[in-house]
Amino acid sequence: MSTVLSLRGPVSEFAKFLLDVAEKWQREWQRRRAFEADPDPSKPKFFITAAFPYPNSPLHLGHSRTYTITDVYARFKRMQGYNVLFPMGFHFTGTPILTMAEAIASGDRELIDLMVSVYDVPEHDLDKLKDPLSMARYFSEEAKKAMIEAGYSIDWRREFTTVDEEFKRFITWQFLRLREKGYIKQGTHPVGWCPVHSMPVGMHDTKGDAEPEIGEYTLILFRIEDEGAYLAAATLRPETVFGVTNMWVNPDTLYVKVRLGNKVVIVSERAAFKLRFQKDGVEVIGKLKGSELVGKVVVNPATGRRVPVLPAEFVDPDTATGVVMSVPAHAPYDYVALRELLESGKLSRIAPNVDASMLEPIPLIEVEGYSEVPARDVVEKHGIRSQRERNKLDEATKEVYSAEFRRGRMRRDLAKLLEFGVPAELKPYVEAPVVMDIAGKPVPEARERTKLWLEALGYADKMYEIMNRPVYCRCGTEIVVKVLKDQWFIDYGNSEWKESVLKAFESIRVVPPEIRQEFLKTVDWLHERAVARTRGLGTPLPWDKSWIIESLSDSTIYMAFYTVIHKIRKYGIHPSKLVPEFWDYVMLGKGDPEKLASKLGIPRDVLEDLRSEFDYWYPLDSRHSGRDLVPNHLTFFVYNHVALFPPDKWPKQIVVNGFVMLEGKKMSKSLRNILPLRRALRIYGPDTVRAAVLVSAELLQDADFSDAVARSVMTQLNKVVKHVENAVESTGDTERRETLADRWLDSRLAIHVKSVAQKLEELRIRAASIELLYEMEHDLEAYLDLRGGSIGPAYRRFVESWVKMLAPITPHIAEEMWQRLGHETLVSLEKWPEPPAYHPETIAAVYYLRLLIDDIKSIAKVIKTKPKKAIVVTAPRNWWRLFRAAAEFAGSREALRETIKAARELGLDAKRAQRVARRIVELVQRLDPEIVKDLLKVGELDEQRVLSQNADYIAAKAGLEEVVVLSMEEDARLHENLPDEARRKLEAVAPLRPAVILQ
RNA sequence: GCGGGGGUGCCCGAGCCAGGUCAAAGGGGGCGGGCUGAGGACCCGCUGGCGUAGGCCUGCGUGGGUUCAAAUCCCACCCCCCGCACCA
Repeated sequence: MSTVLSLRGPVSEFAKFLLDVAEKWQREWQRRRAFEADPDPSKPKFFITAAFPYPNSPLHLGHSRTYTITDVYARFKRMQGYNVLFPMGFHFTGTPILTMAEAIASGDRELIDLMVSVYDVPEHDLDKLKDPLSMARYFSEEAKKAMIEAGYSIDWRREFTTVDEEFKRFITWQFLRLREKGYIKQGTHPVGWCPVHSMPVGMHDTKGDAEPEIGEYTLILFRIEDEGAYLAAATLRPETVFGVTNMWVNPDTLYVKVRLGNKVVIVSERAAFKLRFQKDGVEVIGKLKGSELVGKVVVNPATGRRVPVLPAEFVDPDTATGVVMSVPAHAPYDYVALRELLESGKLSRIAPNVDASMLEPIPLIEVEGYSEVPARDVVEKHGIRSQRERNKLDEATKEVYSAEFRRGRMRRDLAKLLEFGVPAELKPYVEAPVVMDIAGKPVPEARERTKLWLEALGYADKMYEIMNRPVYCRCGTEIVVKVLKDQWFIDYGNSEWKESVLKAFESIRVVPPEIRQEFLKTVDWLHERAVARTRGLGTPLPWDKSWIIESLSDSTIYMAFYTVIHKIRKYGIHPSKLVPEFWDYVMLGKGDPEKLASKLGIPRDVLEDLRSEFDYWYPLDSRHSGRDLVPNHLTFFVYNHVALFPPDKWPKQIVVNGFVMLEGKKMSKSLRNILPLRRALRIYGPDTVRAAVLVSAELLQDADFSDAVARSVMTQLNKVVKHVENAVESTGDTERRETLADRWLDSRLAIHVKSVAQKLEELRIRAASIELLYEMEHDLEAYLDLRGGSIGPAYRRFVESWVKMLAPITPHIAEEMWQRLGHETLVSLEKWPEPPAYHPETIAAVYYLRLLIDDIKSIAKVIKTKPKKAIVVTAPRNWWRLFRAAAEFAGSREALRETIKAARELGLDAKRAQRVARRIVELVQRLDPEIVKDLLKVGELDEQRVLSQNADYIAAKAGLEEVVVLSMEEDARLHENLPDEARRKLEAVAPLRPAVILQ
C-alpha cells in the first residue's frame, strides 16, 4: 500500500499527461501575457489578493488551498467579463527566518533533516539557507515556481518583498500617518523574556512550542511585628486576605530582603531575581533561611489581625514570591498543611505562643453546595491526607476556586473580622471600604475591590508570573516575565476606531457568513498591540529606528502597493523620492501633483499615472486567507484601511478557508507528514491537486487530501478527455437527429451553467466542483444511455460549455481540450457560457421515466419472482386536471380536497376519486419542486407518447424483456383479461402514476 | 475562564438560517452483477429494519417543548474542536 508521502514522480500515465499539458499551457499563458492586468476603463475591474507567504520553508499542500480558491475565483470572475488583477508578493518581515537561518548555520541536524527529507531541499542548496535574507530569497523563489506550476493566474510584474526599499518607504508613510492620527502609543507591557538572550519570547521561541502564559499575582505585604520589613505574600485570590490564619514559608529555602519601592520586603531568592525584570530599583540587602522566619508574627494589613509564620513544604520558592498567606477555609493546600502541622504536635515547639484555636479556618465566602469551610469539604471528598498529594490537591483547589469564583459571595458580616486597634468612633470609617465594596459582593467583584483598596493603602503590589511554568527558551534558559517599558503599541482598543471598523464590516461581504461573528468579536476584544520588535527583518519605526515594525503590522495595507509598484520600477523612480507626500498623493489624492512633481523631480504625468492606476484598482474586491488569520491579520487589515483610506476604498469582501489535512491527519513537522506543493504537483498533475483540494471540503471545513481522492479526480478528468474525443470524432456524424435526449441534455446544461456560476459566486467551490466533475459527467452518460449510445447534436454543445466551465478549477486540461475542440483562443480568457434553451416538458418527461423505472424495480424487488414483462397503464389524459389541482394547492390543506373535487368532476365515484386524489397529492408532495413547476408550466405530459417512445429504454433499465404501454381509455379487453388483483390496481391509476402490472 | 464553531447513516461529510421535496446529497468502504486469463482498473445495481406489488416502522448527541408536520424552530443537559496577542 503506497502512501502519498512515498511517491516522487507521476503516479500514472495519465498523471504524466496532465503534467505535460500543464507545462505546455503555463508556457503559453506566459508567452501571451494572459494574466497581466492593466487598467481598462471599458471593463469592470476585480482586484483580488490572497495573504502572501512567509518564506521560511517551501510551500506545502496546506498553503495551496487559499491560493487555489483565490485563483478559481479570479478565473471565474475573468470569464464573467471582469478585468481581474491577481498579484502576489512575499513577506520577509519577522524573526522566525532569523532564528531558522541561525539554526541551520549552527548545524541544527533536526532542522536540516527536515529541510532535506521532508521539504525536498537539495543538499547542495543548504548553504543558501544559512543567511536570513538568502533563505527568504531562496524560499520565495521556490514558492513562486510552485505557484506558477500550480497554474495560478497571477500578474507577476507586481511581485515584491517586504524588505524592498520601495516597500519600506510605503510602510514608513503608513506609520507616520497612523501616529499622526493618534493610533500609535507608547506604554508598558509584560512579556515572556529570556534572561540570556535579553529578548521577548513567544511560542515559536520556546522548547516544545509552549506559549508562555502570563498571569498576575497580587502581592500583599504583611508587616513583621517589631521589624521594619514586610513579608510579601503572593496570591491569585486577594479577596481571601480576610481569612488569613497564618503565613507559610518554606523552611529550607533561601529568602532575601529586598528594597521594593519605599519598603523592605522579604521574598524568595528566585523571586527577587524575577522581580528585577518587572520593577525598578530592586536591590537585595540581606539573606536569611526560611526557617529563620518561622515563628515570627506578622500583621494582616486588611484586618489588623496578628498571625504567625509557619513552615510548609508545599511552598514553592520558584512560584511568585515563595511566600504564601494561609486561608484554610477556602484553600485546600492551606487546610491540609495546617492539619498536618497540628497533628504532628510540633506546633508548640515551632511557635510556642500559638495555640490551635488561633488557626481555626475563618469562613469568608458563601457558596451553594458547600459548607462554611469549602476547603474541608473537598479535602474530605477526595480523601487527601498530606500536602504531598499534589495532584489531588490541585484538583481540589481548582474545584473550590471555580465554584467560589462563579457562584460565591463574600459574607455580609465580613467587617466583624477587622481587628484594628482604633477608637470605636473611628471604626465605621475604617470599616467603610469593606462594608460598602466587598462584603456581600460576588467573588470577582470583591477580588478587584480588595486589590484596589490594599493598593491604595500601599499594602498591595503586583507581580507577573509564567502560569504554565516552567517554560524554557530554545537555549534552555527558563523564561521569566519582563515588563517592557516604552514599547510601541498600535491602539486597536481606541473606541472611535473600533466603531468605524464595525461600521466598515456592515458593508463587507464575509464568506462564509458564519465567520462574520468571529470578526465582530475580535474587534470587540482587541486592544493595544505591540507594533515593533527589537530585531528581525523589516522596516524601522520612522521616529525610533531602534525598533523594527513587526510583521503583522506591516502587512495590513500592502494590497494597495501592488497597484503601483510595477510602474514605480518601470519609471525608474528612486526610493529616496518615495517620501510621505508622494504616497499621500498616490494613495489618497492629496496635494498638488504639479508642486509635488517639481519638488521630487518626478514628471507630473508619471505621478498622475500612478494615482490613476491606484484609483482604478482600489478598493480591494476580495481578500482571501486561512481562518487562522481571522483574529489578527484580517481584522488588522480592515482596521488599517479604515484608519488610512476613505470609505470608498475600504475592502469589499473577505473570504476565509479552512486547512488541509493529509490522509485524515493534520500535517505537521513532528509527524513529518508534510506534502510539499511542488512534489504533489509532480505526482498527480496540477489540475488533479487543485480539484482534489477543492472537492474534499466546503470552504471553512478542513480539506482532506488523499491519494484516493486524487485518483478519483483523475478518473473524472480522464472522462472529460474521452468525452472531448467523442465530441471531436462525432463531428460530421450521420446521426444528427434531435431526440428527447438532446432536448434533455440542453436543458440540463442550462441548469448547470446557472447553478455552477451561482455556486462559484458564493464560493461554494466544493459543490461547484462536484457538479462539474461528477454530476455533469453523469448527465452525459445518461444522455448516451437515453440515445442508446449514439451521439446527437446536443453532445458537442454540452462538451464545449463544460470545458469552459471547468477552466477555473482545472485550467490546464481545459485549455488542452479547448484546443482539441478546434479553438485557437485561450479558454481562460473565454466568456462563461450562455445557458441554452430550457425545455421543461423534456426535463419532466425524463424525470417521469426514471420515476417509473424506480417503481418497477422496487416492485420487482418485493415480489421475489423475476418478472419478464411489465404492462404499464396510464391514466386518461384529461385526468391531468388532477395533477394541476394537486400542484397548485401543493403544501396547503386544500390540496386533497381540491383534487378530489376535480376527480369527482371527471365522473369518478366518491371512493375512487379519493384513492386517485390521495395518490397524486402524495406524489406531488414528494416530487422535486422544480419539476412540479416545470410540469405546471407545461400543463400536462403526454404519458402515452413518452412511454411508448422509450419502452425499450425502460425495459433495459428495469431489467425486463418487454414493456407494454396501454391507456385506461384505450382497450376494454385489457380490463377483462386481467386477474382481479391487477384490475384493482387500475382503480388507483393517476397522472404520473401509471399502474404497473408485472408478469 | 472568555470568545467562535460543531455533534447527521459503517466512515468522511452536505442539509439546518427561510419546518413538509429527508431514509436524508456527494465521496469512501462493503456486498452483488457485468467486463476480463485475472484484477486493487472500468461499468451497473444494492448498502437502517420489515414487507409476495410501488408500502410501513425506526431514525439525524441526550431529554423536554412548539407545530397538522422538526435533522431543521425553542429550552435544558452532555460531549468535541479552534482562537485568546506581541507570533507568523
